[in-house]
Amino acid sequence: MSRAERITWQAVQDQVRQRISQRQWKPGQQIPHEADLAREFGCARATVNRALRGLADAGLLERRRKAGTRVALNPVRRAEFSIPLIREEIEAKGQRFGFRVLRREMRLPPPELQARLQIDGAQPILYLQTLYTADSQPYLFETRWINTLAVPSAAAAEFATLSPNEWLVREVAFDGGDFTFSAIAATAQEARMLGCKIGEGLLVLDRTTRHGADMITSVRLVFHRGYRMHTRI
Amino acid sequence: MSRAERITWQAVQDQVRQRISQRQWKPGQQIPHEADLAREFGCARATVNRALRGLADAGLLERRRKAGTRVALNPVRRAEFSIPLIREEIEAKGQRFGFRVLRREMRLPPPELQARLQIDGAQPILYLQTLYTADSQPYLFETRWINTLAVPSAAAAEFATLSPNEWLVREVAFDGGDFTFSAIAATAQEARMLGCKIGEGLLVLDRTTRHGADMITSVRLVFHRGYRMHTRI
DNA sequence: GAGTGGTCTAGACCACGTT
DNA sequence: ACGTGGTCTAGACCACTCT
Repeated sequence: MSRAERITWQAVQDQVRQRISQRQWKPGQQIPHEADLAREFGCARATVNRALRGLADAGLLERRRKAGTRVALNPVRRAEFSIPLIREEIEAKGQRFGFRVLRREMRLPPPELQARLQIDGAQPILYLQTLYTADSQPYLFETRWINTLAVPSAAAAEFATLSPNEWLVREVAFDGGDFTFSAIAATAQEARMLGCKIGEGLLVLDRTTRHGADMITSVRLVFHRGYRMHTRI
Repeated sequence: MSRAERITWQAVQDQVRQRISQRQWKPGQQIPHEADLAREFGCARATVNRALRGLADAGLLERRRKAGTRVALNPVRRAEFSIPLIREEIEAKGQRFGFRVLRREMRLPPPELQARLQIDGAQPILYLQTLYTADSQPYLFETRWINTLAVPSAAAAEFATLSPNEWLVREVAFDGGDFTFSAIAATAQEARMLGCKIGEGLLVLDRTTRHGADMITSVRLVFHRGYRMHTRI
């Protein structure tokens, strides 16, 4: 007698993926329920559940209690970008990482930012301009506000060996935030900083992070000309 | 006697999140192992496992067998963007969706694309230029190649009621691809199409999808001026 | 070698949403 | 009401990796 193979949730997931890909189960169509699949594959229902949950998370299936599980009509719902530390991104390419804090002062944030920071009166907070370099070439121009009312220690930070980015990651806890990608044409300042012509198209990432109700920092990253942010599904 | 509360994996996850957020467990520090946490929370180890696995997937924890579980040093590793159908994105804003196929021909793809499509000889494939509109305003300019060697039916498709995008999603299976975000300065053509000035910064999304070994389509989306792609963590 | 996470099982009950 | 996914349990064994 041969010993029965142990079915893994990955094996189930691969099978289901394949049936969807080969259109054996078509978009919008309902697939058998967990108990049936468990019987078919000869495993526990929990194993099937694990497999299908993963596919639903990826947007390939849509599941609803009682209604059952259907193949999603639009299979591509999400793309996940890894957001590495700038230092790691540069060093991963085998280049030498560097940065220079070009400007550092206490400054009154613009009204729109005051609202987002939930600052009552007109209080100045820390403002920084930093240029990041890869092999001494301009890589990224960063404009950052740090809410020194929520993070008083930032006011005394040197940012000599640690960049503002890494300092914050290391010193300050946060639990939420949002990202926005957009594009701009380089202004005279940005062109000078990043060593490109005025009017070049540049990728911009605006990021705000918070900790509980406190806004911690708001930062705009302007990438060098030709920068591409890539991901795979 | 009071009945014991049933501990959910979400409750465990919230607790762990809180301890990390409050720096009770600091970045880089090892946290108790699953068996201990299960005892502490009064639940099964599988429940703790489910909770911690989720946090590890999100990049908040790093887990290795034998080495145990540590709080990640860089808690933000990924940002997930939802990629809706253009039609849905526009209609979700309460605007009227429209599109116009401006150009449609069999054309020899450029060498770089021939390589990616894995086409042997110099064979022409379907080339499309499409403008998408929201309330009749230019929204997105699409340049698309469809590998008619892998998808012969595309050669006969009308793209009258269904946009190329939706036609492909509905008719053709795919199981992989890659995305690249970048920025350009509007050329004369793009400025004309999108109703902006030459040299405006525009966000660009290049996407290639495949099915098994076959490349299906390669598309470049140039978004209207001021378009922002947003996500939250 | 041994400790820790990874997974499977069989059974049970619950929650939600369709009917 | 009732069917389906969602989750918990207790126990077991496996797989990886550190020492």
